[in-house]
Amino acid sequence: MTLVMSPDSSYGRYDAPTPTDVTSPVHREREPELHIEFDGTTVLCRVCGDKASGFHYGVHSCEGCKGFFRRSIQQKIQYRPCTKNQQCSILRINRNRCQYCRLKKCIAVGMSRDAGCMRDSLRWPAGTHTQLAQEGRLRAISVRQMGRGAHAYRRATRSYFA
Amino acid sequence: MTLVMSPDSSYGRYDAPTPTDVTSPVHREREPELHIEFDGTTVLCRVCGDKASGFHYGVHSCEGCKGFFRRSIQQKIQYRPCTKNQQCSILRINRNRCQYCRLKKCIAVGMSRDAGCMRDSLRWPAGTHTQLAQEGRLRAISVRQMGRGAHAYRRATRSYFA
DNA sequence: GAATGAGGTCACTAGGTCAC
DNA sequence: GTGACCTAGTGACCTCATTC
Repeated sequence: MTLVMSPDSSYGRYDAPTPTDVTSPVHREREPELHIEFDGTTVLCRVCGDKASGFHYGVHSCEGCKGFFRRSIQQKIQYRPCTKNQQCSILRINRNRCQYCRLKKCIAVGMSRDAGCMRDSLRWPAGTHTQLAQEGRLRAISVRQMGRGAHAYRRATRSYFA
Repeated sequence: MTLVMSPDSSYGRYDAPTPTDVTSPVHREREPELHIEFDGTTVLCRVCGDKASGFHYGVHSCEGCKGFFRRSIQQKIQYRPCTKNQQCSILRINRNRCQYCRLKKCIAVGMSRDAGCMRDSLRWPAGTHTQLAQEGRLRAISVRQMGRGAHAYRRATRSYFA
């Protein structure tokens, strides 16, 4: 399930990136719309469908894909080309099978070192947590749980999703 | 686009800093002129080109560069030297890549703890908002929108620029 | 009282770490 | 190499002081 959230007041700070390649099958990701995938209870990683841990490098992604992409760009790794048709499906259970296609998918969904510019804040749109919790999609998080200080907050974050 | 506004009555209290390095490409910033950069609709941060949120530490700057400079001078942080040529370009999308060059740029464009002294009032020159709004460069802001109290005003501020 | 900048706050992410 | 967890910032928003 893909939830497409249109721009509204809560996106006032969002500058729509100019689509650079409208022939790309993923050019829609670059429009000022927010695609959030749910499996009913969870915000999903745009790369592999695992539970997203946040908005990383411009995309809702899991810790695994975030770390994978980080290593890829840091070390400028050239993965050996896919031995199949370079169209491996990337799923949580098989995401480590083909690094070439995993990185390709990361890029395809819009991950980039600069795309995640903190204030572009397509990450969790304002009120997402609250709204989702109210809708029962996320475990409810009280302000107390969000807590004073980063540690308490982070501990809560890890258990956002049931 | 750089709008150079010549000194006039509203700059009467401005003391021109003495240029210290006229070979520098930024030495012009230090002349007694007010450079306001527009992208057509928006006053831009002199450091990174993001949307300026006001006149901070003597320079039109965004919230990010303002906060960055504040932390830098508060904690007297010595950033580790740039690993490249110490001439990183500082743009909105990459401003967090090199703290050394970001701080260097902040200083180069004239940010200083004292420069932003409110009574120096180089911030928004008197009438800037009104004038720009009339010229269609800024979204028009009615006095009502500026509002009663800081809250309403700030809410409006966030959407100053289309 | 309105305008507005300095400084504080804290939700949030980039990048580091290390058991696996 | 991977990814769960950690640390060090980052910046949008807030409060308060100052100026007009």
